[in-house]
Amino acid sequence: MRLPRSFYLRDDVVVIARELLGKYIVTTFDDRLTSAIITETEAYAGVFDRASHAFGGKCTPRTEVMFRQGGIAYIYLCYGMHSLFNIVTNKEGIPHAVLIRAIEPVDGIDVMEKRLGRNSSVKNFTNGPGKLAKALGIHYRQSGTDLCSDSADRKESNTWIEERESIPINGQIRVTTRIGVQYAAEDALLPYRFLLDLIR
DNA sequence: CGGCCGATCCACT
DNA sequence: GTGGATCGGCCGA
Repeated sequence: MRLPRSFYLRDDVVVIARELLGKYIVTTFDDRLTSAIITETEAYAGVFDRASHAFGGKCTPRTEVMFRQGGIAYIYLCYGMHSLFNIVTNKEGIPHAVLIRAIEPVDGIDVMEKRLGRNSSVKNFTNGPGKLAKALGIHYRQSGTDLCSDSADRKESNTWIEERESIPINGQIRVTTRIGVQYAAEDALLPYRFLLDLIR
């Protein structure tokens, strides 16, 4: 079941970040379907969050995507070489987003191996936001892609989030501060990072 | 228009 | 544990 727009339009981006754990991210680039369980997320809470690209209402050609209606992808280039995949949430005008930081591959693992140039048996195969985007065939050119359109629309999206059967979980969801946001002063201390331990 | 640097990753030590 | 890769976005002039 592909998640509907209403899932993303809700007000609390922190709740949405937590709820995205255990959901499946699916892409269909290169005529190959790849899917994976989301196991790590971070919430970025818009204009009042010093760690957000939209802090203070900063709206540029890059960050403008975050100000649109929830349920689309905000993807940007980091360190000149990594595409980082975020999901925009909340209503138009409120630039909330959730960064996906780790996934557990499910479908199309051979394609992911080809894209990453390594075997999936290695530890940390798709942890880290840059690697997982590459594994899924995601590129920052695709920023703004809708995650909710389906075959009833003119153009079906090639990236979406869906819910499947319940996942075996190891213990509780872990909550920590976000990675790499020390510049964000007191907001760097917010408990906005969520991690899921899968039983494997 | 120049220059700095980032929500990273990997190889190498 | 560290540094190199590699480049668009953003700011200040």
